[in-house]
Amino acid sequence: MPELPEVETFKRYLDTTSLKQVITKVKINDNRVLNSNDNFFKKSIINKQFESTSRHGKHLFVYLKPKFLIMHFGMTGDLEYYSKNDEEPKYSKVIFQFENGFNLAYTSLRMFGRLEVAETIEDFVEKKKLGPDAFKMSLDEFQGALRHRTAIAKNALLNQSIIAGIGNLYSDEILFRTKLHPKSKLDDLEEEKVKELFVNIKDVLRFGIEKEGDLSVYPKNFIIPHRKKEEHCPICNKELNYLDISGRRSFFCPNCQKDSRQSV
DNA sequence: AGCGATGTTCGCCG
DNA sequence: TCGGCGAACATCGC
Repeated sequence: MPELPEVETFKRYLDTTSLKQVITKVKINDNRVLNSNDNFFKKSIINKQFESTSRHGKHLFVYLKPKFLIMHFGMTGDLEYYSKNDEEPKYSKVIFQFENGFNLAYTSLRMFGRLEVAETIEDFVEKKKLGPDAFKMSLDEFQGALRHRTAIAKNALLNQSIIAGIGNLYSDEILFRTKLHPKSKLDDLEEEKVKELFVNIKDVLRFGIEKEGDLSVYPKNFIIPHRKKEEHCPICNKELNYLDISGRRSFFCPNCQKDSRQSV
C-alpha cells in the first residue's frame, strides 16, 4: 500500500516493534527482492541491531551502524512483526529474526519492492535522484523545483525527482482539492495557486499519516473513495472522469477541475 | 476470462 | 535534457 503516508506508518510500526534487538538470523525466501548479493546482505545485518529509522519519500532507511538497510515497498510491500510461534506471514520475502523470539517479515505479493544495503542515505538519494521529501519540503524548494518544468501536473506530482513520496492515489486527491486538472501545466500557474497546491500536498499527506494509510476510513468528501467508474463528484455531483496518464489511471471531476490551458 | 492494481525503470521518439 | 508513452516486471482479486 505504499505512498508516503503508508511508508511513514511502516516506519512507526518498525520503531515500536523492532528497534534495539539483536538480529540473529536473516532468512531470504526470495532473493529477487534484493538489490544486494545475498551474502553481503546477510553479513551487513546479522548480529547488528536496527538502531534508528528515517524516511525519505517512499523509502525507509534503517540504521545498522555503520550501514543502512533501505526498504522500498513497491505496490504491495508490507511489514509484519510476529512471534516465532506464529505462522510465517504470507508472501514473506525476507525475515529478520530477533534474539527475543520475534521476527519482522518484509512481505510483498508482487515483485516491485526492493531491499538493499547502502553506505549512506545521501549516496542513495543521490543515486536514485530523489527530490526533497514531500512532507519536509519547504515552499521555496517547491517553487524552485517547479521552475522551468513543463510537465503536466499529474506527472510532476508523481515524479520522484521533483518531489518524493506522492503516488497515484494521493496525487489524485491533491489535484482534486486544489481544483487542478491532471493535465494542467504547472509552469504558468499563478503564485497563489502554487501555494495552494503546496499546502494541499502537506494537508493530504498529513491526513493520510493520521489515518495510518488506511484508505477505507476516508471521508466522503475526498475523491479517493470515489476512484471508480461511474462514481460522482462529492462536491458537485457530476460524474467523475478519468484519463490514463503515463500508464496510471487518474480520476478527476471535469466540472471542478477545469483544464487551465487555453487549447483543448 | 480479462482487466486493473498504492511503483519504478528503460528505451523510443519528439 | 526534458517530457510523454508504452512495455516490462509478478500475482491476485473482482
